[in-house]
Amino acid sequence: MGVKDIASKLKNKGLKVTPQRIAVLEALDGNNSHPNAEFIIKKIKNNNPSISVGTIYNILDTFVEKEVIAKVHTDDNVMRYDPLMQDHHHILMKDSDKVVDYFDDELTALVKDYLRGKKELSDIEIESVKINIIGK
Amino acid sequence: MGVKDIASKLKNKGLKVTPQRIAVLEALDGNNSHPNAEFIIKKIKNNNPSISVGTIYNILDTFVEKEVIAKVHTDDNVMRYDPLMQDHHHILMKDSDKVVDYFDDELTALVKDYLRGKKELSDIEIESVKINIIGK
DNA sequence: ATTCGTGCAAACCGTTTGCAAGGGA
DNA sequence: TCCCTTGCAAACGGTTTGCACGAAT
Repeated sequence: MGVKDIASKLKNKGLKVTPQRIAVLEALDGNNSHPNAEFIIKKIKNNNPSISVGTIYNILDTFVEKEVIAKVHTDDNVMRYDPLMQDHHHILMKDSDKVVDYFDDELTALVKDYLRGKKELSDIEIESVKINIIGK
Repeated sequence: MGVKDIASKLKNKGLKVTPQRIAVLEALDGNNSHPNAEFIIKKIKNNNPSISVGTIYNILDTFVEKEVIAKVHTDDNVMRYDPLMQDHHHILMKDSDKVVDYFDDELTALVKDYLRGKKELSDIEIESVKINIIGK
């Protein structure tokens, strides 16, 4: 994803294009492994040592709010971020802290269809379904 | 769950039975809403003001390690604990921080069976499947 | 005697916040 | 001018850690 694409992505969300925001998105880009803030900060500081930690947190928060990225929940109590906004699931291996994306629209549809047929859930409008596959 | 049941549960896991551990399990018991440490601490301090915060964290950690309870991941960066060890799923409402348990063995089996048929996943031994249903 | 569990308090560290300054519309 | 964004540093707060004491085996 080039800088141009990033810029238009930001504009589409009503966000101003700044070097810091571009740097954050670039750091997230091409990471299919859900980096935490620390990783992002380090990666950015390589090319852009003057960017400040608070700013990065702020940017990440606004991105989450504007749904440019998503938070991911793992065992450790640190924020992790997922640049992929398409519906997808996660595979977690029990003895490592890696989180691998798993795309399977058929599975998503299968589960959603099943849930739609459940009367206990009839008062809930299901927005999405996230499946964690725990392997060993 | 009585004190006696709690005691034998601890013994089965090779854990010594202490008043503090009983207090923690009692505080967790009957909570199907995934309390965080703060809630647990407050609840315990009512009857047992002398118990210490560090101890409660220690106990929760050992319980997780011995699989007496499980951690739950939510948006806020605080530990939450789930006293229910049976396979189950979670319903999360987008505009509240509540997590509701959802039991559905049929759904679990449906997904597991589906995944077993996937060749991409053939090198993974699936231990369990956790589904988060996000509603609005 | 050794191991395990607890209480206490300090330390830790990831994250948040306040504020002043810069920059674009 | 006004509003948004950044940098910096201090503060925050949930969690962890170190240590000494006590209990149990």
